[in-house]
Amino acid sequence: MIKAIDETRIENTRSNGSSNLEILTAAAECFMEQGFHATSIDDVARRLGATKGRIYHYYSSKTDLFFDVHREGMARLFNAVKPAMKGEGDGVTRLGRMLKNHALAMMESLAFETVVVQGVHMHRLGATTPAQRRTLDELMIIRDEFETLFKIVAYEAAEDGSLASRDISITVKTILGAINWLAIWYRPRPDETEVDREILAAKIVETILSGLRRRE
Amino acid sequence: MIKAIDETRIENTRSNGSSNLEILTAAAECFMEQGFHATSIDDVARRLGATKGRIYHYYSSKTDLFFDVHREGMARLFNAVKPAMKGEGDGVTRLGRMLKNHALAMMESLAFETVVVQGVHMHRLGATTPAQRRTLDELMIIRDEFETLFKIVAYEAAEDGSLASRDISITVKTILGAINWLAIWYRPRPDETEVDREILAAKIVETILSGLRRRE
DNA sequence: GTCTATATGCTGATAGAC
DNA sequence: GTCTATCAGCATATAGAC
Repeated sequence: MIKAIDETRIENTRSNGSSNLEILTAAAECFMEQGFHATSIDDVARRLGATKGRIYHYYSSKTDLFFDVHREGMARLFNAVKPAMKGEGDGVTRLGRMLKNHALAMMESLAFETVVVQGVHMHRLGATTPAQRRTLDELMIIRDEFETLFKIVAYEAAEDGSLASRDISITVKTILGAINWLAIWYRPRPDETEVDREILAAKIVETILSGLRRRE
Repeated sequence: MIKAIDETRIENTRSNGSSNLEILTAAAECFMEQGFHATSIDDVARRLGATKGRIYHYYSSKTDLFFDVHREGMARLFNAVKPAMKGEGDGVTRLGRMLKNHALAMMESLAFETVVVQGVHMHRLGATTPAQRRTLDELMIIRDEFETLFKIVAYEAAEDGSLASRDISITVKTILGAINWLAIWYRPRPDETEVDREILAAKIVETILSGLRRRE
């Protein structure tokens, strides 16, 4: 089921045959720095060293461009987290791997994932046309599927006895919040390495898995 | 020090002698539902059952209005969290009380606190005039002071041995993220009571303090 | 496939009546 | 203190040249 959705994404993202990753990346960076509404198409074009004619050739509206950035961001999260669901360890151990990969993806694709966070926020907003509203609903379904990945493993963790909590839904929302908040405060340092990010991700996951209170 | 900042806020918020809580609340709700840029002054006026003449009589720009909503939101967080710093219990116990009050304030003043989250996000954005940039910087200092409240108690918890983690800064950012994420997903149900919110807050705090992994 | 030029509409902000 | 009327600027989107 998840796989089917993932394939749908790729279809949508690349419906014209070319990926336009250059445009998507420039747009993601603008949206990250200024937000959706404050970003003009001219801003994105300027970042590309082009004019808006190029952008409107591929995307029929700014909203559609935003949605495609969102789709790409979700795709990267799925690609990071899904492989960590299976494998060795009890449920909580696997949850920890998923969270770590989620955190690393947030850092490595910060611009795209910041847009995803904005998109979730935008959910309640009045998306203009019915077609756009439909697309936004579809993106939120994908978002829910992502949350479901964590719920599935959390249920497995509850069954194998490794999970302390009983309220899976609230627990998952809480821990995803801790990770997603990276989009607000994390900014890479100039000299930052992959190892630095691994250490940061490990610390965050350790805090989530073990809690604040020291165990005797 | 914190107290001084709090008083500064009250001065700024009520510099004209009247509190204008009606305008602030209407603005907060619009900003929550549509975001800062997508909200027009006419939207806020419409929600008030008035026209924008009324708003511009008190606020010289939309940005100033946003900042005052942000200030009010921060003030409510301080008022909720500061009393919980002192009192009985070890450091982690007091941290738990602070987090619970924080979560309750998020739910009870959802519109204002959603604006605070937006403001933090907006920090990197290009605020237009130098005066506005100065105000935004000032708001971020208040935000940092808020985070510092948690760091102070976290240090105390490290010293009394109740805190497991050693990296205070990352730990605090992680747990505040878990709480702040409420602004994204929490929406009150029609029949919701104070008790419901207490239960939700308690569950979230329990997850943060004890962690996911069951203790033997 | 990308550019220039332009139409069109919206919104922040102001001026002045009441 | 609030309203009506209005201006000025900006940003989305389109049309058509190259």
